[in-house]
Amino acid sequence: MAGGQRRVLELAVLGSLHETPLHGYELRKRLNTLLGMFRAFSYGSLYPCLRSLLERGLIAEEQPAQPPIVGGRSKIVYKLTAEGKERLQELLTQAGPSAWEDESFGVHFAFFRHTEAEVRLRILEGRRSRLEERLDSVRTALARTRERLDSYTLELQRHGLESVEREVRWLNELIATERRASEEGPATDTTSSDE
Amino acid sequence: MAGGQRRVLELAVLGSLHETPLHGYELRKRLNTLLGMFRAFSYGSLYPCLRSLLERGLIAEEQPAQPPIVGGRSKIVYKLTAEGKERLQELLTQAGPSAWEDESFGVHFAFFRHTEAEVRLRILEGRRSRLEERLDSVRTALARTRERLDSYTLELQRHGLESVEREVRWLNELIATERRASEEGPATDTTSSDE
DNA sequence: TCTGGATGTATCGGCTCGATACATCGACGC
DNA sequence: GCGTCGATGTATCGAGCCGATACATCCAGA
Repeated sequence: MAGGQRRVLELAVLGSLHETPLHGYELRKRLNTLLGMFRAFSYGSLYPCLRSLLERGLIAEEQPAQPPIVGGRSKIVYKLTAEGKERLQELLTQAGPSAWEDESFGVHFAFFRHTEAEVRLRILEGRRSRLEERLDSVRTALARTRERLDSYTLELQRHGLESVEREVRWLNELIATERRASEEGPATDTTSSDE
Repeated sequence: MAGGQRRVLELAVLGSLHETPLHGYELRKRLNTLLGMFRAFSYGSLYPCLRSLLERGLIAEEQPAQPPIVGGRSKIVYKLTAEGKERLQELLTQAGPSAWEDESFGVHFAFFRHTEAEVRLRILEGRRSRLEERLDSVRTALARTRERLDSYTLELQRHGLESVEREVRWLNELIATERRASEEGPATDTTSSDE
């Protein structure tokens, strides 16, 4: 996956910590609940990511109000720093292939609440054309080899096409809703209205 | 992904070469067409896999009937050996978690034509319970945190649930069809009836 | 003639992931 | 009291995947 995947995890971590400080175990649980149907993060990538973020000063260890009486070495709670918030905003602003590929789209979507309306729209449209591209290439390939496919392969293709078509329709509805919302009430600020 | 992924690629390669001998580039194209909607294999895993299969004697380089007049070093066409066919049958017989996880189910399904009816059924049912498991855990988590989710997160969860539910219904139909077929005409031999 | 794209083989580094190790804590049975 | 089981918690390692890249050939079309 090279460097591309790393950004996704970074966004997921920073976005989660933006809501509330968390420790590793809980962070993973929340992320895997949030994205349960789409992907799963593992400790093998989470902890290195946390270390990297710590070294770059984007997150910090939160000291508990009362240090335990005994030397109870335990939970390491991370919180977002000011630099981390800046970085999060930066990541949320970027609408590029890295936002609408399979692995990353779900994460970006999950944090749409903190994303500007214009960026949301560009990501949704990018995702849609990515899927339509794929539909085209599969349909073309299917037309060229239609006759020599057995029924199982055919059924697999049919199901795959239908799933993607369904996601395109879903995106169409979302895009329409976004457009309507931005025309009716463009004043809604999505990043500063949470408690 | 560790060792699990490797078996999938191995199955995909052996299964493809079972139909007709192929060279690397064409092999990749076919696989990515066959599984276009689900996954994409890269050269970085394909060529090492081919080398490994070659070393283990499961595939062999096919010598062209006429060696080119000039020393035209080019296409390396691979074909299945007898050991390769045995190994393919072995892989096709195994119905375990490695057959119904996300990454591998599509590949196994694509070669159902060469799979015994009983194994097909077990894989389909395994896949279904895997998905139902996931539905349960997501629904539970959703019920526990329902109130504090923003509309985008909620919509993402809803769409994810619906997609998985849809796949479960698809599996239900396939299972019903399989059952009906095996009751009506259990004599169908799936491995030796192709031209 | 030249240029761009498809075809074709192959590798590398950065990174991911499942497995695993190790430790603490509370609940439960006995 | 005491064992033990599962959940919580931090952390690492090796196997191996993948995007990018390099390099070469061939051919169609400007």
